[in-house]
Amino acid sequence: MNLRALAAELGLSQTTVSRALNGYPEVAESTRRRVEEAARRLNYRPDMRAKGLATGRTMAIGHILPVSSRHEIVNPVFADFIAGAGETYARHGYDLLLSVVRDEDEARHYRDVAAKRSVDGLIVHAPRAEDRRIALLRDTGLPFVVHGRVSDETLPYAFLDIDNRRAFERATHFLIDLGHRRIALVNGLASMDFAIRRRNGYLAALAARGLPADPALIRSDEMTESFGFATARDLLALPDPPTAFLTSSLIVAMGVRRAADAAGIAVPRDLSIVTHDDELAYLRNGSDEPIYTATRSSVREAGRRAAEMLMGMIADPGHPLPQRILEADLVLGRSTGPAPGHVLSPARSPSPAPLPP
Amino acid sequence: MNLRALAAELGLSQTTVSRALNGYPEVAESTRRRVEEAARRLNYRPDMRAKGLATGRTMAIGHILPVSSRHEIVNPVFADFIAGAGETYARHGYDLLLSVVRDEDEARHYRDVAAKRSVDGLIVHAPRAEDRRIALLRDTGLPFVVHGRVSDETLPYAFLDIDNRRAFERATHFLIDLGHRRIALVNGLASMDFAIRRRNGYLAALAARGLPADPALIRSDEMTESFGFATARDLLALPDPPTAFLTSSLIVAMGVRRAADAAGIAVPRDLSIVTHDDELAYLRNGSDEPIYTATRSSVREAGRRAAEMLMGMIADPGHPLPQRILEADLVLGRSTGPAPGHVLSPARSPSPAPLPP
DNA sequence: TGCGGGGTCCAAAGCGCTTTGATCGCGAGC
DNA sequence: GCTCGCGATCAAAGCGCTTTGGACCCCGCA
Repeated sequence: MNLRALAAELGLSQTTVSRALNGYPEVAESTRRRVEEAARRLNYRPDMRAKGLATGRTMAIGHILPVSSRHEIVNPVFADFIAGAGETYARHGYDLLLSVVRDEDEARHYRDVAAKRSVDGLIVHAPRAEDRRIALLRDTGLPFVVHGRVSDETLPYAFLDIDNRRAFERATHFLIDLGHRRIALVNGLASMDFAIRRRNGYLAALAARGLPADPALIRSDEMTESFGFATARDLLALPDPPTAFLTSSLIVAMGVRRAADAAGIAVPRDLSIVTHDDELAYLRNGSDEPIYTATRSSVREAGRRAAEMLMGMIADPGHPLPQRILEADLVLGRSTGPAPGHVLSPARSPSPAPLPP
Repeated sequence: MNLRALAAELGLSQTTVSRALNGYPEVAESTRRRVEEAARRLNYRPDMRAKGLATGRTMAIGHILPVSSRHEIVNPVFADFIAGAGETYARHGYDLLLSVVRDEDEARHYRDVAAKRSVDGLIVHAPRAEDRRIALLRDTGLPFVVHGRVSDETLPYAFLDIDNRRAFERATHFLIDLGHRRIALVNGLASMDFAIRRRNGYLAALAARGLPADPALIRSDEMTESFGFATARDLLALPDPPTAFLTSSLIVAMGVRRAADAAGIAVPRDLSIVTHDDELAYLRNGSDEPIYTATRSSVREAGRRAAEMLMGMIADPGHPLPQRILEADLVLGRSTGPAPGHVLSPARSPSPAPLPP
């Protein structure tokens, strides 16, 4: 059932039927009702390719899912982000075009997707501190929103990010307040922009409190459970082991906890853990009281908002590029306590202390 | 840069340029080279919409990601499956069109996607034992592959599944061999086809060994860490608690373990855990020796294969519908041991015993 | 010398839609 | 009574590609 057949069925021209269905004013209300009824009855849906060809729009948004050729890992936050964005797309009548791309042919793929005209806009995932995708996309003229930021980028671009630096700065201060002096940072891949910001927050807090940053306590890799486990196992075996871990994801934190359990180290009595929590649907940080003390920000909500930003950019290309930074909460769970042997001074509250802005 | 411009640039007709680029024989080799060189130089990519309109193919595969309106949960295996399928699509020049759909308007959406002609085929995720999507899709004539099976479906359809029943039957036998008599099953949502098959395998093994199935030990829900934790916490508090847990995912198993830790119950000394392991990239079951004894099957590999099946169906619509069942491994980890107080009889080996076929 | 037949290339139709620029009545205004 | 304006509808062009049905040239064969 296509437009021509529908028009023939109704004894109208394609023009009128098209206009009736797309809400144009120059068609009689009675005719519109007749057309709509027939379209419903005959289960007519416009062919999106033809519509796209005629309008120049595809009603589809591209997501490029980079898959590290070394690690073969897709970031688990991805599913939740997509779920959030997908809700928004559905509401606006957009489809989501997903490409899984090995990082070595990423550049080619971005150029392709623009030239093939198969999407009206793009979401850029997992930006690195220095990321040539930005320049590449800017050249294509395709609207895009970055989930995260690109520190080395000087020209403006649209993004949605959380304040990673501030979140990890607060978390570190919190641990220091509890008397911890040796705090390990189990971070994401070192090239990732978010990982750098988190590290900077951590370093800033240590510096502000006059504590040395021990490079041995800072680790970066793909955020897997195994990585958390191996790192904690190794660090806890040091002569001067950390008394607290700051991890970049709940999954890593679970690995750290497993290592602590294996070593007979009790959490939070002997070891404190603070983690970032993306609020993944299937991996909540406890159902009532949080299991882990965590910096918290819903990646699904981020997906919803990023999609909305992009829809806005497409609808109104003239506007300035939207840039948005969300604040992460710091929630108190049962994974943190005073450093072993530390007596809390009444002056320094162990509750999440507000930072100077 | 479109075909017309490219043809003009070369002083050739669109016909010839199109044929040159698509590998048709009736174009001189020297011309083909000229055309290809110019296409590369001018960064020409055919507009996929136009190509689709002309050929009737879209070069895109649809995945519909159902999101339960009650739980708001997307299945974590999804990302890995997509990553696997995406590799195959990329190799065949296909795109992946993803729709996130709340289960209440699933039916409408399946009808839509067929009528809109925006994909050449579909992958059906998370099938239920009784799933009207199958009949719906069959009516549309669109090729589709089900990841899993639909027990109540009588007519043939293409699917890729693992032998869930046999996997859980083996796992249960294995636990019984270790002397366990009270074995809890922490399963996925009761409506899911895979959950039913796993339960049937579990029940079959109990029955084969003359053990009663205690309904109190069988739980079904979304496979979250919290669910595993809450279930284990409750069951372990029973007057006659289980000595072993059989769980449907690594994440659930981690919840069970957390409950055991919290209750001071040692794994595997006081409690054994066997889980199904989808081999998710970021959540490996240990890097060398498995943490958990597990039935194991890579969902990423399943994605690759399902995609290949679908590509085959599209390329050759005449063929009979492919149906494929993969066997899951049973791997030995450090989460299982003899039931407390049980002396292993030398006759019954605790290693994964081959079942009669 | 004439003719059939590859080997190359081309003009134009068609895919299903939107949109431009008419056309056609019909009542209002002079 | 004629024109003007307007509401409702339509024919046809065009989006960028593929594909059908020639056209043209040149070579070899009778």
